[in-house]
Amino acid sequence: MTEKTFSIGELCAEFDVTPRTLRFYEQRELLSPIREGQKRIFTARDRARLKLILRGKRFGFSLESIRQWLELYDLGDSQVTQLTTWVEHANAQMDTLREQRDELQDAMTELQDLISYVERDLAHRGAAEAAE
Amino acid sequence: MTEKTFSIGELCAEFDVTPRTLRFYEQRELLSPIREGQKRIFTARDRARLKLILRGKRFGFSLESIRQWLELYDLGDSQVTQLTTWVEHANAQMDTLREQRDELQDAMTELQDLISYVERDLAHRGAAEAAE
DNA sequence: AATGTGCTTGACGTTAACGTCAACGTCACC
DNA sequence: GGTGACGTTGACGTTAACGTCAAGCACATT
Repeated sequence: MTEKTFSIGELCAEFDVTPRTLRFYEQRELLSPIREGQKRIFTARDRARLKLILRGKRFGFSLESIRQWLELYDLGDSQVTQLTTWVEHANAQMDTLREQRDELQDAMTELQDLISYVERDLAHRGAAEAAE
Repeated sequence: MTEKTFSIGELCAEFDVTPRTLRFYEQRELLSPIREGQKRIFTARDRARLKLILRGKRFGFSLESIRQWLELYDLGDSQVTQLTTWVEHANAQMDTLREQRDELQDAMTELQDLISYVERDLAHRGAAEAAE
């Protein structure tokens, strides 16, 4: 079972990024494609990591914090002690995400209240108009 | 009832930002403090907007998109047509927020699954150890 | 009169995250 | 054997979002 691999162009097309971006991510050690001669060969792991990277970016995280976050996703054959500290880091990351999600929820609630208020106002005006 | 106002230093202390930041936000028209002679006087409205700005930043939004978002929060004495398009914009913003919240939720679910898996593994190892 | 505190306006520096060339290699294809 | 398509490595440019001086004003204190 030889794993599927990707050229730089394929990944770029799929995720709508430029080659420069992927090379930059490699330099920052977020990706680590294999070399076949000069050319980079991206594995399924690289692809999965790229997905996480782009999602993290959408959340507003820096590449550096994303890099640390990525470490959580390949834990290999660790000892119990390693796994225990891993769980701690992972839980810390969960807290970060939870915090941001809750804050987003707050923002949504506020905005929705405002929308509802305006909509009621509009409905009221419509009713007044209809009564003329 | 004269509204409470703030000096630049007060707001900086409260929100842990530098004067440079607030002046920058003013230049980008995210804030619009009054002038008393040379000095900037920030109103309660400025303070409220600053809160929204900083929250928006935590979500990963650019200052420019935050600026547009802020416009939603002061709608003044609008006509029905204005209000109708306002509601459209507001709903679009809600969609953006909802999307991001859902994506965050997905990321949390993934990570939590991973954590649970590792924790079960740890528990299993602990049990095996106890059986020796 | 000097010192300090808090504020002001420029103007230039910095960092992250890429974009944009330029010059080159390597295949496949006609 | 040229001509693309696709890839490579530098090296420099760019944008957003500030940081960091420098020089100065206004007012209070010593």
